[in-house]
Amino acid sequence: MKLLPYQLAQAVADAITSAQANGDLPAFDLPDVEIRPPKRAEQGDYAAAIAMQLAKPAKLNPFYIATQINNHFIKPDFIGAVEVVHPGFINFRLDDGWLKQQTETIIAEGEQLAQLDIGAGKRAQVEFVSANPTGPITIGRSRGGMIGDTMARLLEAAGYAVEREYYFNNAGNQMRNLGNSLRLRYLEALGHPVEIPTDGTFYQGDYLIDFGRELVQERGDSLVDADWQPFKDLAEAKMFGWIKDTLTRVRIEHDTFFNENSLYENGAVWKVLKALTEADYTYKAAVPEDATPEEHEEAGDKGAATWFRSTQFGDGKDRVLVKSSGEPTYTLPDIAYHINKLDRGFDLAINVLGADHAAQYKVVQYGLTALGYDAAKVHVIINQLVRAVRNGVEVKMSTRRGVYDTLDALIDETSADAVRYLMLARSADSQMNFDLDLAVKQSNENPVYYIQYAYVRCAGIFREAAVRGVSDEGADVTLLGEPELSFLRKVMELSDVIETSVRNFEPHRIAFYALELANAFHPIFDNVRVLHSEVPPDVAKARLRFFGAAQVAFKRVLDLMGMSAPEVM
RNA sequence: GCCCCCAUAGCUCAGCGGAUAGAGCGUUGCCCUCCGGAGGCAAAGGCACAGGUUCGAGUCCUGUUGGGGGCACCA
Repeated sequence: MKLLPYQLAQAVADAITSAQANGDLPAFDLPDVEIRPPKRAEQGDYAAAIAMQLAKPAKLNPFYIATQINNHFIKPDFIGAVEVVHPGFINFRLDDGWLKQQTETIIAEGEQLAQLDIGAGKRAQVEFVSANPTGPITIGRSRGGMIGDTMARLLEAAGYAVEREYYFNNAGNQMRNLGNSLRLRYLEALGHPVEIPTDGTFYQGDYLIDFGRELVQERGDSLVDADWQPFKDLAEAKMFGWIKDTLTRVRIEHDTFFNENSLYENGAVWKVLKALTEADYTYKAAVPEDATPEEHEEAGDKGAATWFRSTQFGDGKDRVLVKSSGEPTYTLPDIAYHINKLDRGFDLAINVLGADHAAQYKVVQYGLTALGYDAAKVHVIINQLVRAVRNGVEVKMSTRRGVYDTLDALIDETSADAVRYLMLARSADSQMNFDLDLAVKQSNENPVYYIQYAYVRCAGIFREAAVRGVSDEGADVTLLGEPELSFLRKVMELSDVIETSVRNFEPHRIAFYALELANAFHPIFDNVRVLHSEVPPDVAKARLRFFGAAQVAFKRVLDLMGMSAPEVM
């Protein structure tokens, strides 16, 4: 369906053109007409501020312009009253009859409510979490997970075909360290004397102690002479299992797992290097071309590395692609990876990253641009880091040191729904102080429950109605009243929220909308009774139908947030 | 030193250049005769500072202050 504000904008633009043709408004170039809901409900459902924008080019006062527009305005079927107010706003109200009829439309659309077609025929990919399998997933990491998965759900609602991807690397030093750490824990569990490395390469988390003991039970001492390699494989499989299980608990499932290593195995990394070199975007040197004498001195007798002239694209400095040792830095495979994404035909590739990786994506975009790819297809959502606080004191997390709070533990202490909502209900740009004690304490007084409770209440009416032998069969929605209409107006905003969230890559908007919807619902529920002796049977049917529509709306919104819709609480 | 993000109510946060800046939690008062109390009604309380752009700025620009992150031949 076409979004109401767009239809309205078109109608307003037509009115202006018509007024100009008629000589009621002078000639001028028409800017984009924007239609927004006003802040205050009394002012209407939608408003146009176009008359104020036109005051200058038309050399007329805005109120006069608005009046002329209104005179030429042809109402679409969904519009009721139109009002011109000072200084020149045009306020539109949805037509009551049309709105009442939406009750049926909402129920008919069901789980496809507010499904849009702006992404129809397009493929989008969302890459998120992408943690290397070195340990359980932490609360900090999980923020990007909630953001990425909700973004994916919203893209689907906007009509995109969406793929969720997890990028990982199981070939680096970290994984070797992990293998070594597990090996030592295994030997320790066998009763062998072991020396724990203190050079920072050892993973200290308790989970490896447990896993070491498990291995002894399962394999006895059969691995006693093995080197780090089999332990790395065992640890990797175990960690990935954990990560996937934890993510599943919060309804996150990836479609594809992309191994960075494959970019080496198929030569993609070297192809990128070759292409960049042929395009003259690289050079070999010990220091960047614009290096200061101090940097020359510092570099000493370091061998020549291969540099990417990223400064040509606006970067602050050139970046090393291949170290003097001959090994690529992360930049090269990262560029190759994104080229791979675009080669797979995605029209949109969203990458959810923590703020600590913010600088890196620019280099990737420079690389894509250098090779003639459309870097605009890659969009990065940067989420500011989550600071975990316990009793007012920050908990510095580190997987390697074994200091962290796992997402699993948090879910145990609260609930998957509460965690999802808590992480989602703030913009990615906002810093997040996650007070663990507070999160647990507040999980019972969370907006999550307020939203879900709206759904529960709807379900409750239908249960009770069934008991009393009341049904909504043959309901006449024209019998609905003003309170119901105010809720239906709010439901009509859902498609706008989806569109805005997708256009701006801001999944948090749906979380706030959900709360607004619940806020609109509960007061109505209080006043609009269905099963009450004084309610005439035909009104009761209409109201029951209405609450059916409300239930559909809450189900859809909860789905979009990856949250459950419980029948009872 | 340079780059990015942030600063809105007591607390946690919304607010995509428009009208009288919102919500949750907390505080205070009130409301259960028939589907809801994880509920309803109401009150108090706020845009860090200084300039600028604009018909119009919490929103855009510059600067200041304060907080977070990043500035490796680490990933």
